[in-house]
Amino acid sequence: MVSETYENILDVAERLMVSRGYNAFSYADIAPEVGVGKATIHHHFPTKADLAAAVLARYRKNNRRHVERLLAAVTDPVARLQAYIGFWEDCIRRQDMPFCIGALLASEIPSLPETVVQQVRGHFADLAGWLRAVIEDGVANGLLTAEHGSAVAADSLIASVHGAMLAARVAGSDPSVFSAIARRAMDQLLTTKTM
Amino acid sequence: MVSETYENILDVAERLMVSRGYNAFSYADIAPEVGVGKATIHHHFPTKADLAAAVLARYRKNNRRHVERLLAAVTDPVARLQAYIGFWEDCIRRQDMPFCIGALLASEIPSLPETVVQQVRGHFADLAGWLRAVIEDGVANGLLTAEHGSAVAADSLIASVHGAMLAARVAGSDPSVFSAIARRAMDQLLTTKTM
DNA sequence: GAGCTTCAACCGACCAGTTGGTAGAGCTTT
DNA sequence: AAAGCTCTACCAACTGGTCGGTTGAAGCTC
Repeated sequence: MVSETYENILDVAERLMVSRGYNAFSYADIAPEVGVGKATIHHHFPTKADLAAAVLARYRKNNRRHVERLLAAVTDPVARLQAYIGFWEDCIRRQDMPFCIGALLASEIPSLPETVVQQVRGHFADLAGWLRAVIEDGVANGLLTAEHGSAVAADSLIASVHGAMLAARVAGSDPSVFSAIARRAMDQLLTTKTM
Repeated sequence: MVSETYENILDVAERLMVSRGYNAFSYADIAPEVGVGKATIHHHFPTKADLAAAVLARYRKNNRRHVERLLAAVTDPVARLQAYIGFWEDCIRRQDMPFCIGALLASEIPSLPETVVQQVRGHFADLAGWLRAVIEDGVANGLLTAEHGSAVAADSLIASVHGAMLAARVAGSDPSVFSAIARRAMDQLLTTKTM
């Protein structure tokens, strides 16, 4: 059982990290929003690296839960990929979490503590792993094509989605910019084009 | 005519920004590397926003020069796209400039000064503009396909390249990771597949 | 159940170091 | 002498982090 304050700190830290990355948020930003002193945050997360790593660990855990649920509820590989794209379309449209923390922190890697880098790498591995499996399944059933192998196809889809997030942010968090790029990337994988 | 110190400051600032972004470098980092006092930097670039904007402005100017030269030297649209990908492959392989400053700063947009954001947006517009023209040319000559229009095709290629940079950084600045993704993205545009 | 201990949670005050930025004086170059 | 450039010294604000101490609830003993 975790304390409520502990969870609130993670919530606020996550929100700040999505919009500012690792280097542009501070304990002083979090404390008043949670309604505690700075020292309280240090009590739960001794160092900033601990806090960021904990945010990422929880983020990855939630992702795994989402993926498990999705795989249970949806069996069609094409629909599974659509759900992945759709998830981010919703996030950007609703303006909460308009960016993947993993992708954001990836760009800051050279200035990140090692523990945080490990979580970022882990997140990319998680993502590539389950997408690769979905694509492989689709290829086996003749629904998807992956000319250069399912691993490259998965990496490419991820790259397109991350690049689309970047483009959307440049365009002022415009969901249509994200959709145009991401949907086209998914379309490349289909044997029967839908657009 | 600009002073040598002025140019040196821009060089060091650019290098630091490529690896750390906007928020994780300081005047104190630059000064000793250039061999001047902090105040000297402030003399040339009154605020940090001025410095970052100047770095981006010079970066864009250099890019425009590169593009002009490329368009003059290479006429085949396919070869032009290959040169774009090849440019970044070289950058990542040689380990100088292993990331596009524009893309890096784009992820930090919510915490960036307005003048810097404008330069970032300008860079994306530059990039999308000339790639769109190249793709349009290729489509007209039957060398390239752009199902959803040349603008979306250009945005998609940019997104793939930026996402590939991210993936390469996660993999420890691995040039082969970048190449696999970026080359596949370019391949999608060809009418005659080469891989 | 009164009295005692233990312990996680929390706090204000404080720390040294860094941040972006300034003031003013001393050089050169024109 | 004016203009441009660079310097040392300084500033207030903020950084991540520590300190000693308070609170309150749970666990224990008699």
